[in-house]
Amino acid sequence: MTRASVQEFNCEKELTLSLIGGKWKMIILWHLGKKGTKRFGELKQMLPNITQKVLTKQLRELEEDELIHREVYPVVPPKVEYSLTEHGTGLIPILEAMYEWGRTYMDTVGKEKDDVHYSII
Amino acid sequence: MTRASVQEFNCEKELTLSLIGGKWKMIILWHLGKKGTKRFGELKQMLPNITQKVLTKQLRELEEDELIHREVYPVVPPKVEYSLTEHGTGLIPILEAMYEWGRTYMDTVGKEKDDVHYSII
DNA sequence: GCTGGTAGTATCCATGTGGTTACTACGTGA
DNA sequence: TCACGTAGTAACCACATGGATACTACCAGC
Repeated sequence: MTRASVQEFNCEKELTLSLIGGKWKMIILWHLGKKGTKRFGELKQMLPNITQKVLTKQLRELEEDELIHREVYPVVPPKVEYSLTEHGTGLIPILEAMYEWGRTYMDTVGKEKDDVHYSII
Repeated sequence: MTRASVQEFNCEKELTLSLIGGKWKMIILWHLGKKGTKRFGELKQMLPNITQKVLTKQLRELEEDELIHREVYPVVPPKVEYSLTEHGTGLIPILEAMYEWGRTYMDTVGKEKDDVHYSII
């Protein structure tokens, strides 16, 4: 059962949000979109503070929702590659728009309110 | 303190997500964007299953993040109107893109997997 | 037969978010 | 003087998500 299954939404955009809303999902999609196919270990290095369990879970959910493809090579030690599906690729423009909006927002709101500090790590 | 303040993000798009990620925030922004200024009670009617406390909280956070404007009229009984700010207005195209992507996604994934049922209420 | 390297599971725990229900303030009009 | 209507607060609770830590499988090569 997908997380999204048998769920109710007020609108289609909430379905979209539910698919990318996991803590690490947008960055994972972003990296796979910008840099292409990556192995599990490579993704883990790109997301320095993520634990294996959490990365595995995010990837499994993205796979179940058909946003990424998981390719397992039957070798030892294990080798697993992740890449975007067509659905996943279609999300990249939205992530780019969110990136641009966030930049503009930080540049204005972040500077006029001195008690607000956003940090990109 | 804004929820977003003193928070760390991997990327600007996570800041964006953090501002619209509340359970009801996208629909609130959507309604205000499509139908213009609304009173508290009108919004409550548009979001049938939301409680007053939660609606108040979502609105306060949107206001603190400068996505909506709150106009209080000093009358009895109280009258409070909500409308989009410029930042809020800038989000509407992103919400529209998410809506379109969600529609396409439902039409394909939702139909090929018969164990997945999305319902828009 | 021991170690190394990858991609995981298993168990347990902390936290935030949203939800439920009840209560408040205030002036108007009967 | 009492109820009405709007826009809230207050106190408390439930659950999903993510995090910390430890364990596993598998074969190659020494």
